[in-house]
Amino acid sequence: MPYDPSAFPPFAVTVDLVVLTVRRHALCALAVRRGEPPFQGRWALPGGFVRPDEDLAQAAARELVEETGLRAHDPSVPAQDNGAHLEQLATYGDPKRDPRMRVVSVAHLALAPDLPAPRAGGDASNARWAPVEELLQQGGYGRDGEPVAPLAFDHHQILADGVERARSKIEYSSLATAFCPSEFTVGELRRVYEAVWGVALDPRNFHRKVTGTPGFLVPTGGTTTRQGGRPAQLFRAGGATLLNPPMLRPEV
Amino acid sequence: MPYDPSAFPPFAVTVDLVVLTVRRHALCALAVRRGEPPFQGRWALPGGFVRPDEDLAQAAARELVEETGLRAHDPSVPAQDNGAHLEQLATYGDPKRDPRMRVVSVAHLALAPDLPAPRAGGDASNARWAPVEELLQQGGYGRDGEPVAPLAFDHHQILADGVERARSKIEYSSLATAFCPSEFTVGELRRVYEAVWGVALDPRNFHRKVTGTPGFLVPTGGTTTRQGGRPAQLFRAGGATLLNPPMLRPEV
DNA sequence: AGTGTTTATCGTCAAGCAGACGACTATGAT
DNA sequence: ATCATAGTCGTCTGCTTGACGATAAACACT
Repeated sequence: MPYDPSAFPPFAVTVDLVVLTVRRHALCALAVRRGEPPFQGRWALPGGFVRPDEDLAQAAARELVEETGLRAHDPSVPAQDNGAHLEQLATYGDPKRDPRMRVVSVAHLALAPDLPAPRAGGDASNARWAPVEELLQQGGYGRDGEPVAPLAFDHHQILADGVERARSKIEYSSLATAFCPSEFTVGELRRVYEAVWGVALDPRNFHRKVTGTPGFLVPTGGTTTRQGGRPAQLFRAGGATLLNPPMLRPEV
Repeated sequence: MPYDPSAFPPFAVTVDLVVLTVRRHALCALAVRRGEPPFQGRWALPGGFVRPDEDLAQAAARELVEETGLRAHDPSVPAQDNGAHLEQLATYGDPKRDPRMRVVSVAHLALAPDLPAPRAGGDASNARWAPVEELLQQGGYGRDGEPVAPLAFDHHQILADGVERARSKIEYSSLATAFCPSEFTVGELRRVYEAVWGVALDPRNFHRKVTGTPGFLVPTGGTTTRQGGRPAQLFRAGGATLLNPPMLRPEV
């Protein structure tokens, strides 16, 4: 199979983003409304073309800023705060996934705390945080009784893959702290796990597990009562990124 | 940012393969010698362009057949035998990763039992199974004392990522059976773990673990003495793909 | 001030699993 | 017959988990 550099088939390459956050006890994803065909008016994941001089991670970080204002967390500066976690998810390249042309999309997964208001090129009505449960029930009905159209392109699959990645990765890593502000309580972290997994966890056992894992949480000394009840210690994420033994996701 | 279908930047899209097997107690990867510039004469991972009408997984499966003769295991036919396990690994798109043009490579990971002789378009001298330890020690010297040139392009990184994926995934899945023939003994499976992780495992505890996990191994009834010593029961992989609790990779 | 509610945190106990390791078994090689 | 090799079954100890009781410290009422 001789190599002919002038005869390679041309592709368009895009990045799509699964941006997840936890709001009001539910795992939510960022969705944007499409302004042009195909799938005009339908909800989709944010994304765009990779530029000619850009790395894939750079393109994902740029799209993240454009769509949310969130800066991506730079792994080379571990001590820093509120950047979003950003990692490559998977690549989707079915020849028919875009009806216009051959597009290969490198999907990325971003995890962010619940601070930012969505913005899509400044137009808030075309971007929203939607519970993933709602986005993933294709052809069903939303909480308002209105029928829910499925996401554009193959974004249903991409979102499902991103959610599954997040659900499994918080088991064995400190990734759940990416959903929290820079200082947080054990209870707030527990509510992240509960929202992402959709289960209830025992507060006492959870507390024992996370405070007993060396390097996972470091106390800041402060306390807060922002959740009500007895004041809780504030922590920030420790250096440990791998959780061993892992946090066990309950069965059933 | 208006959409202009005629103005997307063109990319070449390739698939590269990290094909792993276990030979003579060592984790080995398939390497092919490059016949043309750039990196002419250097070792590289097998790969090639994605065709215009081809899915990414199809392209990877086709390259796997072309380079090794191995058919990819079809997940829709779980009862079958000796196809190789094939999964997408990650995508690499640094603008400078190929000096000729902008190439985005979707790397795939394949795991195969130690049966096939390598072939690279029929030319065996241009393909070999090399211990990953040897391929990954850049700028060092091989077992024969000859200096080892690093792999072409960014294939060092791709191989390292693939090896790490395999090492972590056998912890919590039945993936290690992909390195075994369709019928195998507990000891053979243990030697796979030992080769992939580069550690020694206690045969008694390993035996207890794998035979005690429901659905992981199913006995075929037969026995073999091909490893010497007392005859060992033969098993085949059970339906369980997730190992819970996981097999623990020893520290240090 | 007292009472209830909420959340946080500490302890206890039993079951299960992992690591270390002894003992025995069944084959082939010498 | 003896040895070496590999496989298989048990035992013991320590750690982790899951279930859950009990206490602590705030706030919201009355």
